[in-house]
Amino acid sequence: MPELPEVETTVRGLTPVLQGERLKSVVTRRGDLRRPFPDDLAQRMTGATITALGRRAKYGLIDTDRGDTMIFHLGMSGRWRVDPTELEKHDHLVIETDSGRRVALSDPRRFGSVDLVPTAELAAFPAFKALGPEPLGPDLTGAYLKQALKGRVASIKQMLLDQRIVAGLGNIYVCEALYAARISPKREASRISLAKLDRLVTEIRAVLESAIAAGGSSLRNFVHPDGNLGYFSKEFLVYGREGEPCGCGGTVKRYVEGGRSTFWCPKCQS
DNA sequence: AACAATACCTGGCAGC
DNA sequence: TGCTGCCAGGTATTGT
Repeated sequence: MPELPEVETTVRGLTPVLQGERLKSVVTRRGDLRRPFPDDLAQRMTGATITALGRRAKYGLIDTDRGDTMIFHLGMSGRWRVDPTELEKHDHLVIETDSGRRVALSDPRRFGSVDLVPTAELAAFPAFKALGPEPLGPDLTGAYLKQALKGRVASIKQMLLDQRIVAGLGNIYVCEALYAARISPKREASRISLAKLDRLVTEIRAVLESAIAAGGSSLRNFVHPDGNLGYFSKEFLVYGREGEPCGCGGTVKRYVEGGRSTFWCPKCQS
């Protein structure tokens, strides 16, 4: 899934389909993903007009003229299908507009979520309360990271996956950003110099922006909402490349921590 | 409090 | 072809 760039491209893909449109129908085809759909989701969304779409961390936001925001998360395998010819088994939520467009939220593994909250209360949404800064916004700086990682003995890899430190990074882009910054994923977070953290911030932004520009990456499950496959995955330099040569002459290695694979080059990342 | 490991659910793929 | 085991981008919770 969907890490930040994939959610961003999803939102950008949905915007021309939904923004300014009145919803003719909103149908849930099973009762829950990670948690139940809101009981009144269909009732509050049907007949509403979409005023804006946005993103916070890995969450997509859909605002209505009734003062609600629908918050969706794509989990591991979620994607929106735009104007599907036929609905499939895992199209759990289907939205139709007055102008005849149809979008379906598909999520085979069902780790995603859909919530509906008053827009004015977005900041109080539980998953948003402790989120760290947006990596593409002005608040993520080397100095911020230096402070946030102070006293933390866990690895920089673990810290960057923590949404309270930085919001929106996932396993792939953490691996890629650490590689680009030549920082070992195993490095104790508090022991990285300010200069290295500055460099890390630069590389995080570059990796994310490059992925967004490429239309989002595609591993097994992500499909751009217009139906085209993303293609940034071809450009991963370490992720999924165990055993392949690194440009420095070293070899890409993989290790598992907390059930997650980390890819890195021990020779040039220290 | 911080950290590590596990649970959640399903499908795809490699290997036999 | 069919079976088995392993792997997967996520968050939340539990245990140490």
